[in-house]
Amino acid sequence: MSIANRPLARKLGAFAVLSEDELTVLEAMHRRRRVYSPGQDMIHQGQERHSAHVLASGWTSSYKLLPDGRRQIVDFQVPGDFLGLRSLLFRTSDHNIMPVTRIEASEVSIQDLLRDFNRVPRLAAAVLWAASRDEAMVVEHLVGVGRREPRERLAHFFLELHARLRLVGLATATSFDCPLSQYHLADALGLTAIHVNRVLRGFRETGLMRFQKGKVEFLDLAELVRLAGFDIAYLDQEEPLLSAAL
Amino acid sequence: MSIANRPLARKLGAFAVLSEDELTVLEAMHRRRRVYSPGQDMIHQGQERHSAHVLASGWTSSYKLLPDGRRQIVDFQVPGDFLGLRSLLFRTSDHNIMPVTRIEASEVSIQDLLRDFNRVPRLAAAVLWAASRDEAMVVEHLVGVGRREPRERLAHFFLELHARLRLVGLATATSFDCPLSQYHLADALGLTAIHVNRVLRGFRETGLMRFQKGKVEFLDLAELVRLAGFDIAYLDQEEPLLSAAL
DNA sequence: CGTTAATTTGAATTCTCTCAAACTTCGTGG
DNA sequence: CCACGAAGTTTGAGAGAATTCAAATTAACG
Repeated sequence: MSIANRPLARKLGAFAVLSEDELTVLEAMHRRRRVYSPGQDMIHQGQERHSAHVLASGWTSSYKLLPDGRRQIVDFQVPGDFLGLRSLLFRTSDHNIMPVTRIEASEVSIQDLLRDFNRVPRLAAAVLWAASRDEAMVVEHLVGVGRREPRERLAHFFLELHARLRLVGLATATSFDCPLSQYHLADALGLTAIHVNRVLRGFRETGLMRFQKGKVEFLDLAELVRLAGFDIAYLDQEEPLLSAAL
Repeated sequence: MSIANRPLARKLGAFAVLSEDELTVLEAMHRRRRVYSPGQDMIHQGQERHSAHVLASGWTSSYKLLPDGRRQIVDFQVPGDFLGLRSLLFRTSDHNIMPVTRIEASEVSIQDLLRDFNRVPRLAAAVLWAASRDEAMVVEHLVGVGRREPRERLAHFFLELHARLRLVGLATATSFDCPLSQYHLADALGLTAIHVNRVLRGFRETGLMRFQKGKVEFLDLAELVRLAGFDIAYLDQEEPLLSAAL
């Protein structure tokens, strides 16, 4: 894969046009690549020594568990996303990360990151931007769970995923592959899988969208955006903020 | 107020013991202090030029609005907290910030911050730690709204506030002043104010805790912690209950 | 004081969950 | 290649929790 087409480079490209040097450093971040399998935590709550990763392919989920087993999925990560970046400064990780599919990811230590930041300072801003964007997504997620109806919530969820995947070249204008189960959706959106199923059936029957066999298809994108009240601004991914000159 | 006793210094002190130099820089952050009144936004969604602030006294809320007026409060800020730190790298602010009480806050520009980081590098780590902690609170908030029952949710909410206020010396072992209305609680916790009222009545009647006339009193802290499943680890602040000075 | 904001209570409704079970898909091993 | 089991999806019925609507009471503030 050519450097500039890697999901991470594409994503950070939405913040700033990247130079050859910067692209090279990003490429180097993928050096220590490893494969992880679905179902086994890469990082778990309370873990003391934890590092961050860059996700090269596949999907992961970050989540927290309550003592009685209830689960809240905080976010899903798609190619180009960082894993565990936020809690890098914490003594212990405060959440779990588990692959949803088979994934390829590369470990990035805080030392690596700081060294890279020194070499190409603009990269620091880009990575912090990505971290800010991650938090903005958690905030919007909170808004959905707290104040959106289940139908709006599902619609908004799929529209966000679509925008994120489009940015890294993994979606068409009206569809994308989605490896999540209805249990994933339920635990992400504060619903039961049964109710998720019913809402999805409603979407199918009213010709809004379809989610079947690992594929999301938008049938009436405009109406979906209206229903969800989806405003992409919080993803801050319109066009690069920083010109190459900065 | 002596420098080391300022809420901001106390809070960052939970991350690292601060030197005289570092305390002096923190003190300088409070130079451009201003007073803001409750009810009028300091920052609003979509605002283009926005800066961060340090809150010296009073409470604020950060929130998002849906097109039809529904409101989700993302977090409340108490003395020592930053306002709008997260979206500093964004083109436009993605949320609103409004004082809950009369407040004193000082503007901190990104330039100021970067200059200070150069002068005292450890401060950068401390501020990033504070930002990570803020995000951890949003995540825990999401867990509450998504997967905790209303009773657990309220209990957890008050326990978190208590821990945060204790850290900056604004709470006793079992109580603190709280200027929030039941509408605030409702919009923060994804409930209606009516239901919040009923849950609070239940707490009062069962001798768990009391929230009346701007004051929160814990009557059975142990049971409350158990009910909420409250584990302070996500705040990454050691031994909050041992901070003596009130 | 008088007015507005906030809290409190009641009754009815509605939405989502729980419980139960059938059906489908998919991977694995015989 | 089929049988089997596990995981995921789908449907139904009933229960319960939180909401909506309505209104009284209390507190806050100029």
